[in-house]
Amino acid sequence: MLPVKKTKQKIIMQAALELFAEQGFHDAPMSQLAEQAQVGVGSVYRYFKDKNELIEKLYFEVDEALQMAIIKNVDQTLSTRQQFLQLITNLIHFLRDHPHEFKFLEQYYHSPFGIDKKREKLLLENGANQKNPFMQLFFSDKTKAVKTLPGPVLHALAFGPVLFLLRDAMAGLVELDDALIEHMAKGCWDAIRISTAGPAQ
Amino acid sequence: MLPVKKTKQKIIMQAALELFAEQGFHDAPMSQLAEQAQVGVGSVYRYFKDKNELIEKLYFEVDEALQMAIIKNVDQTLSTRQQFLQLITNLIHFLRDHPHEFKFLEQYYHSPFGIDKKREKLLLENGANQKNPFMQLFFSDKTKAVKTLPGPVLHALAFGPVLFLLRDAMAGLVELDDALIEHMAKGCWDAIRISTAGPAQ
Amino acid sequence: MLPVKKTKQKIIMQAALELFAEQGFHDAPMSQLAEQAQVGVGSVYRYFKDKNELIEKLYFEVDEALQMAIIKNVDQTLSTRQQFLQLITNLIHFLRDHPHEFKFLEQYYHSPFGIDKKREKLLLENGANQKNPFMQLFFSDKTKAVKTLPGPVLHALAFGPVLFLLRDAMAGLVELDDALIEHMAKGCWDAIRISTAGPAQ
Amino acid sequence: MLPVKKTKQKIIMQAALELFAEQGFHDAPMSQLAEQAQVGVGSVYRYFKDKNELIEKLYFEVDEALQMAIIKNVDQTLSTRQQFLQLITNLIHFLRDHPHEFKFLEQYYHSPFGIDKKREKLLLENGANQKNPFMQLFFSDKTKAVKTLPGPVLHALAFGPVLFLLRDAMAGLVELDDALIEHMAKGCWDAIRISTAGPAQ
DNA sequence: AATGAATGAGACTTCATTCAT
DNA sequence: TATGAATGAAGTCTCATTCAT
Repeated sequence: MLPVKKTKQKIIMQAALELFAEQGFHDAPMSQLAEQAQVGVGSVYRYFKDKNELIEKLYFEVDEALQMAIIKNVDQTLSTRQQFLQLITNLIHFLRDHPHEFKFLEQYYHSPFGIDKKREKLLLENGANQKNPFMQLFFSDKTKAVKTLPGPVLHALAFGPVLFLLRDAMAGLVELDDALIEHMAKGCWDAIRISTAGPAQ
Repeated sequence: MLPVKKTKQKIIMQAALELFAEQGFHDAPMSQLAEQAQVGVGSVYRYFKDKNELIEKLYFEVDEALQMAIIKNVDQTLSTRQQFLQLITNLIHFLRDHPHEFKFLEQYYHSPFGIDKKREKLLLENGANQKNPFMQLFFSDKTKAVKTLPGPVLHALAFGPVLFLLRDAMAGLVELDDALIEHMAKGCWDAIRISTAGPAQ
Repeated sequence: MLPVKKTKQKIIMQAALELFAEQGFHDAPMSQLAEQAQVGVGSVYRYFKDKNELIEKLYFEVDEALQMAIIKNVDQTLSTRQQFLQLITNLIHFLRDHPHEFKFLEQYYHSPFGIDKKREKLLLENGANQKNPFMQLFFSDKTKAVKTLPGPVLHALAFGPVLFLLRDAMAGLVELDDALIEHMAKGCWDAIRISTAGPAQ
Repeated sequence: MLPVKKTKQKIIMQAALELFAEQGFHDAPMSQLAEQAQVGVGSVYRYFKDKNELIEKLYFEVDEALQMAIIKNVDQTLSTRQQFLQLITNLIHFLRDHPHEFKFLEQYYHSPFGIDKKREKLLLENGANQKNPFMQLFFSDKTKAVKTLPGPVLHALAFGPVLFLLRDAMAGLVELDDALIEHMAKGCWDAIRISTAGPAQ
């Protein structure tokens, strides 16, 4: 019985993810959502207090999946650079291969929800027990390979380009093949690593 | 007479900019917009066919202002690096000092409008007469200081971090002082410039 | 269960019929319609896509009822004249006794809808399997009692006076008693029948 | 000065006639009316208290023109039949050649205005000084060629078919050539004249 | 627990009318 | 006198949410 309920909730969340990604929060009526989930409208409200809660729970789940994907196969014995490249590559792979999740997150972070959630997360990340694997990596970088900059700046330099490029990829403007992904990852690394000596310009 | 009319349209656009930035397109009813502009609802429709047209015209204006701001004080006799740093700094300054414009643009690019507009712009940017000053700089870089990568990738590496950081700044998570801005600019440059020889790590 | 649903749609259509007849399409707001039907505004839109569809479906239903009423008790073994008189009498009776239907139809045929619908019907009527009982009668008139004239002309001579008089009756300008109805029917017949010899003038 | 004003008023009425005929009262905004008349919106309100008054005055004018046209060239020394045929023919000619006037009148008579106006006219027509030329003819018919029926019935038999056929003609369903017009006129006469003896069927 | 018909607040938009210039 | 920018009441329609079955 329990697994059945969970299943139904999952079905709704899956339908919501797709619909929100494709049409946006505002253009995805609960009725259509229910229809897509093959469920009565009322049933949605049995599992989620209202539309907002559905979005929040969806965010929580998607974010969790993303976090898991990012740290996959990261060998902590490798160099900071190697680990970073792996993290970025994981990130790109996951979002490229999960466009619904990507679009959902993009929307989420640009909605009123997003602001609060972001502040919440950032505060956590500035504390000791960071959840963000990138921040963990930066803070544990004993080799001093990474620039000494405020967390948000490093975060921006590492994440920003990826999200930006993915948007173009989703719009069909770029083909995200392995070569390109490698270039991106290395570019991001260049942005945060301490430059070697030599003609800086 | 003429300036009066222009003023009224401008008043509406200004109110719209603020309201859209603060509440989002969907949560900014035309009635509230009119109220904020101290204007009758019907008057908005004298100047704009509908809500969409208002948004489009607003985008056009904001984008224009942004473009102007980016290229301000860029000395084309300077090195590619110097020019790049100036462009990035201009970009950050403008958006930091014009949060409404920033939030509006962010929203716009994540709306159905945005997709089309983005594709449109990108296509232009791949053509000969580029409008994007960054792309112009990259393409005219005779000193070979910049990596040879597809336009969208360079674009992402240069722009992405900035937008990402600005979001945090808007949320009050970082203070964007001059030092930080300089770090960001240099980080972006590091991401796209050709690395000097030496230990890659 | 089924009859309950049907009932509700019927209730709305009935309210619409009355309201449209009394106030006209344009002066019958959906809100008032809902109120008269003792139904929420939104409910109307569950059964009808929009106001137009409501009007169209209403037309379909009313027209059907009218067609049924016209051919009632018409004995096809009787003379063309007898059948014609019966048809006309039926027509007058039905419209006199259903003023809402009459006013609705009048309006409908004078609206943008009406034009199309009329052309549509006329085209059908010119074809083989006529739906209009009057046209059927004229075409099957083997006794050559009816003038040889284009369909629309016969139609006009038969129908026109009836509608015209009914308008006066609705406005309270005439009392449509049986004697009057008989006179009308005979008058219409005189208009279309082949005159007997004699001093034509 | 006076003629100038009158001219401008006439211009407005002409534009109104065309617009109302083509788009209907409800779909003819005052702004568009002013535009078509090449006049400021405010100017319309100088000559007409409001939209209703404009419609009323227009009706008055159009009706007057129609009355004039109907009685044109009617020789009172001719037989009742001849006069009748002339009246009907005049009526058809005028309305066929003035589609705007026809459509305007049709609309007018089916609007809330129409009801009142009609009652008003009918009352007059039942009185001594009849304005309707058809009624005058019927009442002055000393030859007893016309059936003895209530005014409205005769009216309906004479007018009804004409209006009905004209609607079809306007919709492009019939070509109103002279032969057809003659048939119509004779048909109408047959409807109201006292039938000659002979096998009534 | 599941359903979906019913609801009505609220969004967008139109347009008759006014009034300052 | 003529104008047309400005207004806001009112109309159509959507959709999140409820609740009886």
